[in-house]
Amino acid sequence: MPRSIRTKPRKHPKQERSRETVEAILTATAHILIKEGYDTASTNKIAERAGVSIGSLYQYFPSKEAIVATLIEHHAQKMISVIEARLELVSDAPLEISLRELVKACVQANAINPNLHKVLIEQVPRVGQLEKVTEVEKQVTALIRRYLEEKRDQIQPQNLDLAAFILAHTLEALIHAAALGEPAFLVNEQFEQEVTTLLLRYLKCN
Amino acid sequence: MPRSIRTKPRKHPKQERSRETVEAILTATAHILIKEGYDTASTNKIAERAGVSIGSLYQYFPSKEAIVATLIEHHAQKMISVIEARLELVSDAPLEISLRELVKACVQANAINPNLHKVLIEQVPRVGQLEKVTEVEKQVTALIRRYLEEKRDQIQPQNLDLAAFILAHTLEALIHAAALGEPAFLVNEQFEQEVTTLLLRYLKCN
Amino acid sequence: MPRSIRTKPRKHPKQERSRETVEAILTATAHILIKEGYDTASTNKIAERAGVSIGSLYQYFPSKEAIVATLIEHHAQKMISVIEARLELVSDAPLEISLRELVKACVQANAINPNLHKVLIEQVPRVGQLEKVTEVEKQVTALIRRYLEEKRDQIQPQNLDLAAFILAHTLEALIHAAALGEPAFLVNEQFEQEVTTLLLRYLKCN
Amino acid sequence: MPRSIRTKPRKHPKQERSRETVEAILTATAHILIKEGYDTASTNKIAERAGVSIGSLYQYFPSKEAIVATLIEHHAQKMISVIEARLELVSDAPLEISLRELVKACVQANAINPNLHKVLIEQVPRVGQLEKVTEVEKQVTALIRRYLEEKRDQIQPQNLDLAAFILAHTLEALIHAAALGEPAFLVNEQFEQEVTTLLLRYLKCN
DNA sequence: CATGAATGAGTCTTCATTCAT
DNA sequence: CATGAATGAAGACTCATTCAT
Repeated sequence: MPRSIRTKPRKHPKQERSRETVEAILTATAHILIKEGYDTASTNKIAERAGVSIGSLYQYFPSKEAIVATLIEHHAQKMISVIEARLELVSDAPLEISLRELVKACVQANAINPNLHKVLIEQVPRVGQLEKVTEVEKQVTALIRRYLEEKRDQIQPQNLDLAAFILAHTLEALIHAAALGEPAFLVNEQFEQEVTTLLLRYLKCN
Repeated sequence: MPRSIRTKPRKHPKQERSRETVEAILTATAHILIKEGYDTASTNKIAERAGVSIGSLYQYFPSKEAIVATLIEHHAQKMISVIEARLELVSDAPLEISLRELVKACVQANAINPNLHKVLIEQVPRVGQLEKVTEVEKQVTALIRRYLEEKRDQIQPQNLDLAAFILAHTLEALIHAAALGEPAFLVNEQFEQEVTTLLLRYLKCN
Repeated sequence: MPRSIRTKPRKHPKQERSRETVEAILTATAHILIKEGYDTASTNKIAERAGVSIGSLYQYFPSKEAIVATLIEHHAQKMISVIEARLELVSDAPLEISLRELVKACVQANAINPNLHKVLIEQVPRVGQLEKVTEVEKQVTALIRRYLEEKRDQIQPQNLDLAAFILAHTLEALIHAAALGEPAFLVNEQFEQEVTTLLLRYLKCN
Repeated sequence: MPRSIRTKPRKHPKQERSRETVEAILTATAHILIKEGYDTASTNKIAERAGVSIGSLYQYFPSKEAIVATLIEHHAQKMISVIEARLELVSDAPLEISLRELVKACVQANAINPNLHKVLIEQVPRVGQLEKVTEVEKQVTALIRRYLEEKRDQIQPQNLDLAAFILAHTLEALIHAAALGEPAFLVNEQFEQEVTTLLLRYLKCN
């Protein structure tokens, strides 16, 4: 029974003070999410930690989900920026190089705030507007698709949609699984190497 | 603040009647999970749909989490059986063949009850005993690792742990992402083909 | 809203087996009452510990309160017996001697099962038929009144009802308060001495 | 298995409105306790009678026990004040006079809200923080001990701890038992007289 | 008589949200 | 705009008791 809940921030703070309030709420939310998990993160707790009255909180966000949604967006944007920037930097480099850089960028993106990322992925219920989490992947997929287009003549797969899909999700899955289950992998040269190899062979094997 | 909650079934039904009760509870839970999601699946709702009193529910399960945990175990067992059986069948076949079969088996395992699988993966918070969701992947990884051992001399990667990790999670991620975002892929020969190619090249390229 | 609840044992067990069952239930109840307190002592727990099915328990006792009431009666009877027997023994002795013995007997009565006694006094809600607890005091008062009658010409107070009331409750209160708050008093000669003095002076002071 | 339950009031009301709420809750609790007893006094019933939402109740008290504990404290404070004030008044009077006044003060203290007192003493299980009930007696004992110190040279018992213990508990027990079983005693000059005599003789005989 | 499965009213408690001040 | 008191639906869970087998 997917309740339809307003999840867009209620208003764009125009004054300095407001922006601080919103910031405080988001920071507090992230903190509590990480420390206590999604379920026990109540709006009252968030308001308290943010040093804001519960009334004010609802002045800026129409619901708990709206706060979390905003948080997700912010976090996602940071991750995407990292990947996008790196991809731009190496767009002219040969496939081997740029692909390796892409892998590295993804690992780094995951490292921005792994704890928050984990909670966002594992605990936030992906119903209603909160399926925003999945949106990151869509954006990453788009980024990669654009990258593949540029390299079109150096790679074998012709169905770029499919190839981008495979690259994006493979990257995401392996890095995320490593972050959760085998954190050692992430500081391990071999892991990045192996993932690069996996993707490189897929793209260009004779 | 991970609450520790009893999740082991409370009582072993001794009479036929009670076995039916337990079954009804699990079926009802699956149904509600699929229809309404994890969060709104309350024990009262489950009991009602199961045609069982809330008291009976708590006679057999000490908590909501315990029910879901049992459900996860059952579902996981089914999925693993499918993969395991298939892997046994094709263990003697050459890499190309058996790998393709593995991919197919995984797709089929995902098709056992895709809706339930989706909820279990996406909505059930992976805290406490509910992180059992992750355990499937561990078991699948182990299965694949054993398979790779047998093929050791036909494949290139030497670190079998890492290779199994990569295979398992790549498979899981791509199939799952496809099931969610691009269901067309799953009835699409090309998708299975492409995934097989991805993994095959990784394993044996020169 | 004092519910009226049946508290008399449902039937007098005539066969040996039945008597054992009843005994087991009472023993289990006492044990659980002591270990876990009144509130968490459920009939199911009692039945389980007694090695008896919950159905059988209700064959012999119509309610939880009935079990506790029986337990209280048994316990009270034991306490009264101790006091009664001692009083009989020393009925011919002079006031000084017999009074001291009375005090000692009361202390000993309290020592029969202090833990059970404590729970019975402190936790069992004295509503409904359960005000049985108070009945002990009434019986003790009667006992003491009879004793005072025999000593009528050696004592000063003329209102024997009042005097018996005072003796009985003073004894009960001091011993009980000591048992709870100052257990050291109970193994302390001085305490018994002082209580005896208190009552003796009251009874015979010039 | 003494559960540890928060019993300190949750939040200090800052506005006038909330002070009224807290007051209403306490009044309602006292009323229900008296009318229906401890066991059936549920938080929902209390909130309803207080004309307050259950949510508000939990805003100020973390549990049923906390409400009752607060009630006990308030009631105890009132009783103690009465006794303390009287004792101060008569501290210079001779033993005979002041002791009689002490007895009277105790009777009066018991008359503040005898029904509430009865419930508090008889039905509230003395576990957890609820053993505050006993604390009154400790405070009264301390009061009496201080009184005895002042009279030290007029009395015979040397162990003032023991003597205070005996006085306090004898008083409490007799008054309480009278209130319960023989209410006539309390309006009866003879009763107060007899109790005074009992204690006076104990303190100063020869 | 014994068994134990089933019952469900009732308990405590939380938390997103509103609204008077 | 800020505050925080108030709300109450809803959830998890217990336990005395009944009754079919």
